[in-house]
Amino acid sequence: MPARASAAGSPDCGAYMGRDSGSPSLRVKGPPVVLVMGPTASGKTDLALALVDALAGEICCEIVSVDSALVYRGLDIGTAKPAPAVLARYPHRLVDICDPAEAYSAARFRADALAAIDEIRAAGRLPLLVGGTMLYFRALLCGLTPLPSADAGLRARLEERAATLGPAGMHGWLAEVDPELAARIHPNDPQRVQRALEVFHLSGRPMSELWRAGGAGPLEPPTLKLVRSPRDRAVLHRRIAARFEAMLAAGFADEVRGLMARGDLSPEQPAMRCVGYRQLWEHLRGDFDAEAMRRRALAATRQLAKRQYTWLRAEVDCHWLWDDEEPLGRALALVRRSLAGLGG
RNA sequence: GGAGGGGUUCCCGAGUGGUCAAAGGGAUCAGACUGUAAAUCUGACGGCUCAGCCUUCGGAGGUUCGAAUCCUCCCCCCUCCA
Repeated sequence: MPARASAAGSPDCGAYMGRDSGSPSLRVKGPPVVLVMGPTASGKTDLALALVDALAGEICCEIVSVDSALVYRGLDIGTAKPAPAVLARYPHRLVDICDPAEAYSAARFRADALAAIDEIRAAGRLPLLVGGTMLYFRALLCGLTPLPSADAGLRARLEERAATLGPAGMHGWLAEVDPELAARIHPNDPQRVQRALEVFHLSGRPMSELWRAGGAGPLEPPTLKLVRSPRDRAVLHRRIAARFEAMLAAGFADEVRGLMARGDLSPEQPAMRCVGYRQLWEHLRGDFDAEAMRRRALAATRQLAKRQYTWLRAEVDCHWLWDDEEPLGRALALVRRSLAGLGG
């Protein structure tokens, strides 16, 4: 059902993959990189932990989280972060590495993940990249054009301009400095318009031009892409609802109260815009009742899963592990084949 | 029992004779995605043999060239009085 026929090579990196990665894709020695992807609440983590145990006699695995929410310290219940005991027994890289007042990013992730992968492979271990943040997977697999990173001060100034110019005005401004990019960013997409203007102001060049110049290339080691998912979306939706109730029962609201009480966080920050946190914040601040909070949080989670599927369906060479087809057994077989050198 | 108010497409909710398959919002589905990505945005959204046709606005009749909109009766819900 998913597998879109992949033409020669791996065209899924699309237009923005850097063309001059510097090194010809030599067959790199060492273990491959195993990616465990899937929508939220699909059981990715459970599968990964089971893989670690099942492979223990053959190779030591190390988990690298690919999740834009798990990076934040103090966001535990609502992110379904594995319990401390689990994290102790199965160490995860890139979990709890950022304060919620800061903003993590795709570029930081790429650098962090690359470093982790190198380390793990150098030790002769198998990197298991587990998560659902598809942009991060994309950035890792396809590379990122070198661009200036986010600048909070500049963003604040652009925000002010936007308040007077309006979305159309900002888009028009972008059209003046980078018509090519303005043509592909919708006028109603303030976030992308802002980023494009930010890049222009920081680098003095249109972002579209920088893209053309190319840059960091694709991931070198061979990869094995596993996707964990139920066959029926309704099943996932039920799981999402049950999990959210469990989160509330586990004190999710208190966790958010605690974050609000810090005083230095706001609902505009990336960490507080995470699914569930945002709705709970709004509810606790009095915007709507608990019933509405539940409804909105669940809808937001389902929509997140839907967007993840859009990415996953577009990803080539994935092995979909359905609930009813012995996901662990199939995953093990695929990993072993990959380790034997047939998977690269 | 009496007096009011109300029943609209999955939900909320506009619409008071034609320009109404019916505003708007939500949900859902599909898609986009280069340092905010659990973000941000776009499209579709009654059915079909789809430039047209068919079925919808609590139910049944009626008025009219023409009704979700007017009339009659009935059913159900809410508020107040008894």
